Amino acid sequence: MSVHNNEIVEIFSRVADLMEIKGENSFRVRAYREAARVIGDLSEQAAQMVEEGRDLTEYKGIGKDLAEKIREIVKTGHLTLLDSLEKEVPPSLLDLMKIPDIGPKKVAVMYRELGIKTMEDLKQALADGKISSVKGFGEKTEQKIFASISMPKKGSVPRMLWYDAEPSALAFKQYLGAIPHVDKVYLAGSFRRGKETVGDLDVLVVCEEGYEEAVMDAFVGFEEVHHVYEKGTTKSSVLLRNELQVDIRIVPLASYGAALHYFTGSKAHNLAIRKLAINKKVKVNEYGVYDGSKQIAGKTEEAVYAAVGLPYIEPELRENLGEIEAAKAGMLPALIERGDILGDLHMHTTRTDGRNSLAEMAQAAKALGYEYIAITEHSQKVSMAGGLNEKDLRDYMEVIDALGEEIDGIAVLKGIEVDILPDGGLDLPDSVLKELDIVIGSVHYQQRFPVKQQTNRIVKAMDNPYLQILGHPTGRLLNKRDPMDVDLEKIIAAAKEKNVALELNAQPDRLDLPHPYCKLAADTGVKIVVSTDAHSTENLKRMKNGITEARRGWLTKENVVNTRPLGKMLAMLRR
DNA sequence: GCCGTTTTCGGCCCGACTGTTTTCAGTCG
Repeated sequence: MSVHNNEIVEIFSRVADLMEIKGENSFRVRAYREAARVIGDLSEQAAQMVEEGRDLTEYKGIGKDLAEKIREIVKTGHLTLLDSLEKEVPPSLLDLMKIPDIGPKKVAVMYRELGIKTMEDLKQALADGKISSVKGFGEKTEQKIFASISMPKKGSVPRMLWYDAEPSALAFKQYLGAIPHVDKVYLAGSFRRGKETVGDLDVLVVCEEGYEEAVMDAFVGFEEVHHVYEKGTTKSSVLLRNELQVDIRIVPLASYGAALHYFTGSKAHNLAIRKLAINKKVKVNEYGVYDGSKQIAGKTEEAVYAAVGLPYIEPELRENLGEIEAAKAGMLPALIERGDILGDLHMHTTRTDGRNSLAEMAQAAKALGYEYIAITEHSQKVSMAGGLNEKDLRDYMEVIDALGEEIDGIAVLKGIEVDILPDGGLDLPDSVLKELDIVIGSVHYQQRFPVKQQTNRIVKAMDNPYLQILGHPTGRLLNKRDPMDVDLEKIIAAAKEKNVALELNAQPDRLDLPHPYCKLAADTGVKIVVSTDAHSTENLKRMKNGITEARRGWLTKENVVNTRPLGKMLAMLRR
């Protein structure tokens, strides 16, 4: 049984937390956290690297010692260091760190002074009025702990889909923009980076000097605000009724570029930029870039980057996953844009589980300015959705052709989303598949096979000469279902060899292919199709979300098949 | 514990807010 990257991440994070409570050197703690982040962002399995005898220290943040610890985890399934830490520090203390404003130091003191190990112990101590007697704890802290024991900690509420956060974000932006003396409002953070899910909303405000306090008052007075975590003159933090956490910062106009950069993150990107700045003997903070006490940049993001010797880096790339090195080398990709897309190759109609008719879908796509669409219903195996058998499909192909005759200005292609069967066969015979313009193959059932079996199943499906696109390759549903256990490196290699394209499914809870693999696929020379899998005319607009993920995956117009005009697109998909 | 066109030792991003202090530590992002 092979160890997954996320298990290594979990172990390193636990080690870091326990060390912190123990009072270990904070830089050592940071090294474990950094290593956890690096492993979490890998687009390959560390276990496989270990098996192949490859050197893990090639990744920045993994040194000799941590590489050896990863090897131990892969070989034995656990880490001796963690085992001994858990003997010294009760793991139940980690639960206490989830309380707002309670960190490792306070947990350690409560444990040492009062023997508090669990949430129950803490409640008892509160009931006995013991907390405020401890050095460093006062009345307010006691009350705060009492009040917040039931309140979700900042950042502990489940991350919301970007798509679900967008309406609140825009509403909030509008509300803030209407406050008197507010000049500019920006949505920064992971929302601006287009991350699939957002943990909180970071809002940046520029207002007329002297009105900061009034603006903050208005901010926390927003009717959707459920709880105020903290409130100052330049920085405040609240929880909305819909469980979205919002942080706001007010900055002077002269600093807004630096603040926007700082507040957009990611944290890892910012750290790397600040290190670059140190090498150049300048300092970067949210107010600007400083040479001594002199501000040399800050008004725009471009100027901030220029001050550390870099060209502008798009927000979607700011994850410290190679973008800084690429920027230094002048190798940043020209990211794909929504306007580059000429057609949508994956959608359903009322013939199976869609909500709009064929004609409605075609008209809606035409209104979006597309040159072509493909109608790709489910195949028979997906009976829940009313999937089509061979005869149904042939009948529907005639209907599609008839509509094509009728409607001007958009090509309506005949397609199918054919089910990939457990043995790697396809759910419809070649005799009908070969008559279609677009054949997407997708896995819908038996998603819990072991990794080898699942990978072989998909690779075998790609042997079918009529399969052109592998649909939603991992099967993940964000916040609902984990991705299948598949070896995506192998699948990408097979896609290259067999000339099959991979879908980047734009459904907001799929965004599948995930961005690290978009990058790997593009680097390997595998073609990508960005498509919506729309089940209604409204869904067609979700192309935007797919394009954001594509940008996070470094994709350019050239990497994506459906940026080509009809004839070229079809030629590219031909095998 | 990691890392290095100034370094293999001595650094390690930077600042706001809060509470308990009486000049600062802890927490957070």
